[in-house]
Amino acid sequence: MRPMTDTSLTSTLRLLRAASLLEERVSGALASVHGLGLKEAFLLMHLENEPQHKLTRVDLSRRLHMSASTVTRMAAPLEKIGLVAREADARDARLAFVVLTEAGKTKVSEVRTTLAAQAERIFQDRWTAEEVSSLSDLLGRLVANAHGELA
Amino acid sequence: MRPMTDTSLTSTLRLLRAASLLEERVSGALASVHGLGLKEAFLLMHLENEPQHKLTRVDLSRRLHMSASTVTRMAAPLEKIGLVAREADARDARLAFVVLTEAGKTKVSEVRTTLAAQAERIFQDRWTAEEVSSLSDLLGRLVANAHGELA
DNA sequence: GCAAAGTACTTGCATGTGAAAGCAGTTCGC
DNA sequence: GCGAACTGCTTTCACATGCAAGTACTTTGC
Repeated sequence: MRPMTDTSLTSTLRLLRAASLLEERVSGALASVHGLGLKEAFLLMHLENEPQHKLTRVDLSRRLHMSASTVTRMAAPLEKIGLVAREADARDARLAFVVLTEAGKTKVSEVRTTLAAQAERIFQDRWTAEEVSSLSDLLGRLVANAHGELA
Repeated sequence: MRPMTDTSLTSTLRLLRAASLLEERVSGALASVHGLGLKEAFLLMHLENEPQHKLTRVDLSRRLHMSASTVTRMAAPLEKIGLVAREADARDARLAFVVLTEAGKTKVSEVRTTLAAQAERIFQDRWTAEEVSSLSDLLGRLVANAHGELA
């Protein structure tokens, strides 16, 4: 039997490669259909997951695993096209919430449909439901320690 | 039972997230131990996989899934520190091979050890050999269509 | 209550990247 | 052979991103 180390390395390398492939496919579909990048879509989806559909920039940066400055700069165009709005906090004047607009809610729902369709296309050939489910479970264990995730 | 679409979407999102986590861990170890980025390491490993330990920049860009200009710029510092060298082709003056030096061969072997150790650390807790093997197989099917991969 | 420390956000700077253009050399069609 | 098309590489430009510094505000410690 192969040593566990070899299998671990192979899994890691394949995982990184698989992620590139999926990101390319999903990102392409998202850009052509909605004119959005994958990261912008994630930002909107995280907002949608909140009860009030809003988050501060710092909270967003933690959930999206990127710097606060990147969130500031990503939110600007989204605000420009009306998918999110800026909202101040009455108690703490430092906070500048990013809040999902009605147009944003509509958009995120469409985006989710596109994402789901692309995901299904990836697995539709040569995969049984059990295999996809098994992959999902195994990946779930890899990301188990992380919090505030979308899936 | 959940619809296949939901499971596919969950798998895709988890895969993307898992890749970020792994990349962060592996990349950090690589940088601190060897002063190399993950992409530089991949470049060296692809060279090592070739019979003559050399590739043209265009071939490298295809294997690394990045633009030719990025390969040109990535190779320069590696040449500076002596891990790779530039070699012309006698028959075709357009070709500028990137060839692994002896120092590069030593380095890539050390890098592989670090990568394997990190990969093992990721799975060592709460994973059986069968589970890792199963994950590896499933991921293998996802990347099956791609050619010239490291794993 | 006021200064010091901490927090949220923004901005300037440096770096990494892809697309497109430019250059040098090779192959193809005739 | 010779021009046109093609190929490999580099450079320029635009853009995305993290870090560090700057600004405004709040909380803490005394």
